[in-house]
Amino acid sequence: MAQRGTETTPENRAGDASKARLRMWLRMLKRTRMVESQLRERLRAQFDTTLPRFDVMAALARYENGLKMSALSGILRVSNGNVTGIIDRLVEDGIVVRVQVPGDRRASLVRLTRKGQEEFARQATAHETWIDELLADFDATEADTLSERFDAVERFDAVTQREKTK
Amino acid sequence: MAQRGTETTPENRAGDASKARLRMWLRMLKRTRMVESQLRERLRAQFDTTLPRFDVMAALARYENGLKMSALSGILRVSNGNVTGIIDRLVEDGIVVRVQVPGDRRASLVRLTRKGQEEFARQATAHETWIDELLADFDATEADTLSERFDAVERFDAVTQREKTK
DNA sequence: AAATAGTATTTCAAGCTCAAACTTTTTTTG
DNA sequence: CAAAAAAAGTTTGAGCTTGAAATACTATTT
Repeated sequence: MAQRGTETTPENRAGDASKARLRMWLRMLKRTRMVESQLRERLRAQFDTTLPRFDVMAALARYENGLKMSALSGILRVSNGNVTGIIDRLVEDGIVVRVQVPGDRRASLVRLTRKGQEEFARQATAHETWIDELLADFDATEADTLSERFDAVERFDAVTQREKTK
Repeated sequence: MAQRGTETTPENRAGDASKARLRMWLRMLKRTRMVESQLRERLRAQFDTTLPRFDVMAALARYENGLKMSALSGILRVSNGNVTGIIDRLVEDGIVVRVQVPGDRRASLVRLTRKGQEEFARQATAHETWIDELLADFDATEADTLSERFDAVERFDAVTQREKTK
């Protein structure tokens, strides 16, 4: 069922599936923005920081040895130049440092400072609590089910990658 | 079940549900960004426009009589000042017009021009096709199910509103 | 009617975001 | 090895985004 190539009969094409998907997308977008805006607001009010900064710190927290700029932008799926600016500001605040890579004078590793680690630990705890609260209407089973369904879309990630490397 | 106030026993608090929700959120965010970035890319390549512009036009297309700036930012859930800039640029391009409201010299109604309507019609058709393609792995039933589950989170929309009007 | 409160919108400063152009350094290749 | 290609980052210009302050009205209160 749901075979991609054979789904182009007129009834299906402009039919229920298309509308249902559009409806699903619009709701998914709405909810995501809602949660994001809550997170943004709370990060600002309680930690005087932003969601992009948090995202960067979260990525760095998972890699003790640091990440190259390009790896960072790859993980976060944002543009190269974007990360440059965020890291610049995090460096100013003493949250991260740029470390020279021995064999390569172009690259640098970005790493959380001690201060950055401590700061992130506090933020991450709050973050998890907020999500727990914001998604309170989903019990563990529902949440797991939805997680899996989201993963079912993995495909067009691959599509994007394929086109990019062409 | 899932009563907010009584869910704070230690096992639940740091337990499976919390992790499951966090996992769900991270995946939801990832997929949403993926689709958004695809839409962004295609809107730019094929229509030389942006997602925010499309969102504004989509909102206006649903209200033939036009919308006040404040109504528009309310519907889109973005800040007031944000909409001002986007509308400014859409006006420059002849996509929308600002019409004076008779009884109130502060307010203005924003409305799609003929050109704006035509432009949007083309974009909306493509948009629906793209979503249909990007979410092809979900059949109509799955999509409907997910739509409904998303709606189950409606609650903290109300929370936000309540806090804002306080 | 004057003062006050409330509404509608814009302006502002700071930061986020992208794609494209550019610099520097490394790798590949003729 | 020298030239060309590729890779890592930064810079740039335009646009998006927010919250807060300012502006210009309208409505209410005294």
